[in-house]
Amino acid sequence: MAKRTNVVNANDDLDTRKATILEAVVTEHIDTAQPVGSSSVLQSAELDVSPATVRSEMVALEREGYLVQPHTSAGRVPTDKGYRYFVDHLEAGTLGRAQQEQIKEFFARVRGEVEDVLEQTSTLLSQLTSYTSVVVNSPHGHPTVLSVQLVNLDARHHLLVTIFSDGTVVKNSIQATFDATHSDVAEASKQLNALLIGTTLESRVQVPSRNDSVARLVRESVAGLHADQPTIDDDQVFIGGSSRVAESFDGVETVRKVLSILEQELLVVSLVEDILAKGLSVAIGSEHGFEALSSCAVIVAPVSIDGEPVGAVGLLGPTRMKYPEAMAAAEAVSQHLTRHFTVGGERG
Amino acid sequence: MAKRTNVVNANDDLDTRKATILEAVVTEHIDTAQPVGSSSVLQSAELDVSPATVRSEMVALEREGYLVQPHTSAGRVPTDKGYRYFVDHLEAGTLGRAQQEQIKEFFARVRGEVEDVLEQTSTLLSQLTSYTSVVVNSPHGHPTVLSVQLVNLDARHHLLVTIFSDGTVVKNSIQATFDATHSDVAEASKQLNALLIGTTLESRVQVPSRNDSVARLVRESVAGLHADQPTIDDDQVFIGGSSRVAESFDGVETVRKVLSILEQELLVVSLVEDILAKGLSVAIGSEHGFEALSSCAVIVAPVSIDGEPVGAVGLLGPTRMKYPEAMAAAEAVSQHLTRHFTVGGERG
DNA sequence: GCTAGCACTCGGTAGAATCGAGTGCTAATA
DNA sequence: TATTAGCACTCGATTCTACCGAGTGCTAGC
Repeated sequence: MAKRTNVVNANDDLDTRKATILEAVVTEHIDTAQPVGSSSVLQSAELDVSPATVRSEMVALEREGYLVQPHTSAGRVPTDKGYRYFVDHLEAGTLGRAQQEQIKEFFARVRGEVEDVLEQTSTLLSQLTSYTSVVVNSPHGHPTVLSVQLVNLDARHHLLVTIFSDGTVVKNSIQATFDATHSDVAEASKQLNALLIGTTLESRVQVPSRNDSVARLVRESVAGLHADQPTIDDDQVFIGGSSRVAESFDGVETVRKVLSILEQELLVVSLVEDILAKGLSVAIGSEHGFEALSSCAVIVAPVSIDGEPVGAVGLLGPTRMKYPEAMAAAEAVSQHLTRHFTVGGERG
Repeated sequence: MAKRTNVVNANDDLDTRKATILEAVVTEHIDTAQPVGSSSVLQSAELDVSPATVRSEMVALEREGYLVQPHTSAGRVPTDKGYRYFVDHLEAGTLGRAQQEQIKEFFARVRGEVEDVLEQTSTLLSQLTSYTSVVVNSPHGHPTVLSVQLVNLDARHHLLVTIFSDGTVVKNSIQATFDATHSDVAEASKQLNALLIGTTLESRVQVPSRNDSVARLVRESVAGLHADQPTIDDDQVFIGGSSRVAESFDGVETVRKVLSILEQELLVVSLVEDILAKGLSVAIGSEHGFEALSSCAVIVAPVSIDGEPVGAVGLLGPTRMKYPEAMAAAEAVSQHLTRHFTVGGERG
């Protein structure tokens, strides 16, 4: 993990004492949710100076934008910039033994399809951190068709099931405007296999132009499948512990806003991918562009298979979230996930 | 829709005036969330009596358990029993033109797989009512296998895709402990088809006991599929508008509790099915057994295909929810859904 | 450059005063 | 007997005041 990459302007370096004070303020405020005064800084930080000195340093830190005073004669609270400095200069977070154990056990035990694993992972991550978790499964590459199967449910309702090289399975209802016999469907299925295997959804496919039932079935099937393109291109989102939102923020209105964003999966995906793309793993307050999430921080860690990014795990909490633990948890889970999918798990 | 079935004890009949007053209190309180006093009752109800008379009636209603006073010298608030009476004696709810239009348009436009339709329906219902909606898709009957397909993703990873007569598609990762050739897999696939088509998940299947790759593949596939039984038996739940929870309740703790229940889909399913089974479509406060949801009311309407119940649509709101509108919306949507699936939609 | 000392600020809390919506009771009335 | 007008009373909500104390900024001295 080591030090986080520093993406803010370069001249944000603070001398040791200022840094110590800032760190103390952030730590304390994360803990208590209260403004932090000069004396409590001295209690938690190892500094051999008087409160007055701390105060004057805090004035400087405020001038430089790392802290704010909610009102005169109150302690200081970190700004987004303050948190940012804190996060950028964070030592490797430590994960509790119990949590490490929990992760290990989880991945040793978890089985089943990718979707199920991700969904459960999302719950795990949320339990580990007490924050809301987001797991994104991005489509990657252009999977080719491994197999197609057209079956009929009844005379006019057919189901096209397509299996892709990445393990995705897509089903399409095909509703014909004419009755088709069993053997028509079987024949169409055979032709579809010949036609589609090895192609991608982007490929142009030469469909038969005849007008018999089989050809019509084939045409409708191909059309149905290709119409699905947006669906299969969509990222899947798994959200765990949405009730944690209510714990993390106090204003009911804030809770509503955050939940509302989470509901719109599209937004969540773009949020997560934005953060990943920007190369930083933590976005604090206004750093991600989402107005409604300005009191949130988001931690994202990539998941890859064979070096290729295929998704991400994220955590959403208040700006005063427990960064070290949360970052460590996200990182650990993302690594376990990566390994899980790369080697295919022990058996899983 | 007409009058709701009355499931409470039979002697809960109130004389006309008491009923009028109770109705006025409920209506007013749903509107304002405030305790309702005798004079505001007179404003909204058509009664030619004095406030004093209303008060004495309210004392009686309180004695009989329909109303409570939050504290002396405050207005009255309905109890669960009060809401129950109100709901049981409700005239057919009216759905706004705009909403009817919205539903109609939705079902005219909606396409795709059952799951997608239900998910979108859930969102629709939530938008229509401003409450959180729950749509449950129950497995019904014992679908038989229509087709099986075993494909290999790489030498040791295979994917078993099974299509059932009800249109369900189940995929299982099969991870072999040995390398299998393409033709092994193809042969296994063929045998699996012969073996499984027409069976249900409950059927006992005679698997080959030989020890060649093909037989082992077949055995592992069947085992994998049958291990899935709980999964395919599970109801699917689609929740829409969970952010509405934050609007419906004021205490953050209540919001958290409700969200937490919603997260546990199992609970939601049992809740919905409980209510359906009890034969009533509305459960108010303590009527459903869920402690944590004691300040909620739940409205459930069944969805059936060919007369057989296959799921339900539900709404979750505060006990002081707008019953007439919400019930009308749930009923309308459930009917549209039923029709949508019965005739298969115009094309859809 | 640091610190002790001190005046000052201002949010939070507690208590008192007040307001007013709404009650319950009683005595008068139809 | 049912209804009502009248009235004293209750009690949450609101406002105001006083006050405490955490925490500040400033200044003078080390």
